[in-house]
Amino acid sequence: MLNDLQLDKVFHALAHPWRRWILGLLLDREASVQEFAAALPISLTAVGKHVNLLEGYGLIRTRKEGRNRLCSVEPGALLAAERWLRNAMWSRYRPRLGSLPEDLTLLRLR
Amino acid sequence: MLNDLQLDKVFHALAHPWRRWILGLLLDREASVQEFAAALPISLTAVGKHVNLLEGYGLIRTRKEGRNRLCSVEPGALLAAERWLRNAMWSRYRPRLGSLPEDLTLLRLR
DNA sequence: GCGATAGTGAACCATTTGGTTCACTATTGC
DNA sequence: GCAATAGTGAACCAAATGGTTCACTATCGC
Repeated sequence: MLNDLQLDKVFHALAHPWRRWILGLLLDREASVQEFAAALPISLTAVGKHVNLLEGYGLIRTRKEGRNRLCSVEPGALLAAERWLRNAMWSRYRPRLGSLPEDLTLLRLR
Repeated sequence: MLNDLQLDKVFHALAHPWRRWILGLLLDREASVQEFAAALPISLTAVGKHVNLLEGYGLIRTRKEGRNRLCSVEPGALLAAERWLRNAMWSRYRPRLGSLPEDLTLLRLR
């Protein structure tokens, strides 16, 4: 279970479109920093910083393979964030759902 | 469905412990800015700013009742964030789950 | 009517963020 | 061996973040 400080980091990491894009790619397969930079409109240096942040905050792992830095996803952090959200809504909001309007059509929690 | 720019905002809003705390309380019941300030170690002004951010980013609604500003949760944004996370993991990571280690014990996706 | 309470607005401040460029190292492939 | 590729580190910069204090307005309760 992640503590508050770690949740700060996970949500902060997710609060940027290019970091979400990188994570999306890594959920499919491993990839290098260069691959990200080729697709994103920022410099390789900037991409490197995003990767550093993702790794420092525990959302990905990286390893050096030759001159490439290969990244892979570390699912625990994402799962913890998802669980925090789901748990917050379940344990508190859910009991009131009967009295609430059409927001509920969004609820797919089985 | 929220677009990238709105997801940025939702995740950014969640990336602060006091904003998560405020949301947690609001998932139970309505509350005023003053109530938050009484429990948090920051000034009423600072709390007001967090509330402004949460409202501006669409996570809560507020209405003025007398001298109080009553806040209530706007569940759509939270649901969208939760769905983005769940969907990212489902549609991409899930297919590989068979080949993955004990991370999976965390997976409660049914 | 008046003091206490709830909230806002403005000004200010330090730190973080997200980006750049330039210089550099290390590896690859011909 | 050498040019091209992948990445890092340092310096720099503008804007955003998260907080403060002080002054102010509006409402409440006696």
